[in-house]
Amino acid sequence: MQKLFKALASEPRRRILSYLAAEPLTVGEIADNFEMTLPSISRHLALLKEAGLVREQKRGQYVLYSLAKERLADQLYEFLAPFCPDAQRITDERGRKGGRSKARALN
Amino acid sequence: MQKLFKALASEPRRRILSYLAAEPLTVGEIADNFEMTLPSISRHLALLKEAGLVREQKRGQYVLYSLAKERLADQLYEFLAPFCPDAQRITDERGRKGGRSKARALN
DNA sequence: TAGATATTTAGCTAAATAGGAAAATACGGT
DNA sequence: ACCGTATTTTCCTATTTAGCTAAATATCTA
Repeated sequence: MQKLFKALASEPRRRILSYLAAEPLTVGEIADNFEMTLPSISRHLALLKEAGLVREQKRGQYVLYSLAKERLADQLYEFLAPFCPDAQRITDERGRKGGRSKARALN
Repeated sequence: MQKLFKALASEPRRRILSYLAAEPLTVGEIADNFEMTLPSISRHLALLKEAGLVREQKRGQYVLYSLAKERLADQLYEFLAPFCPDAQRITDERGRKGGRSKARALN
């Protein structure tokens, strides 16, 4: 949970996630939305990837980043579960088939 | 969302929340669970309160802190909603009556 | 009111984080 | 192989954060 919340505790990083929610983007395309140097964006992306919130896909000289929606939802759910035992599972695929069922320990 | 995730991006603070999930506790009682000075715990609690995750109740010379479960669940849900439009509402009171229905803006 | 206990606030230091600039790496095209 | 573009890594600096000690505040009890 540490990496997750650390990653989310940053306005620029949350903004990056919201951009990626719409469509996968290259580092440069993401950076165009910010008044911040590209290296900084690159480092934010590395953190988001560490937290499992985005995926990276090499496309020639470009790197395409995409949002890992299920990982975001799953991790938040797993954090919340011990506090709210009756909480509904957070997911955007209702009635999902290949559902991960193993509950990880709170941390 | 900034205060929320900042508050959650700390292992001691998440631990405090888990203690409070069981029962309301005074600052001193919470501190007993940590190898950390009481003033430090006090400041962690102030941050959690700022984020709306705990409530404070003066009880004589003691201060009783309690977990604001709905605020935790609601805020996480509101953050997640734009990413997962079909997400189930997170709550621990199924079929709640006095449900807050106003959706706040993503931030 | 004085003294004891509970909690918060102040002041300080060490460590972590964010961001820029410059250098390094990776890949594609010529 | 060389050049141009995309991205990452390194290095450095400024700011923030965590935690400690000591002092201040608040409340209870005698």
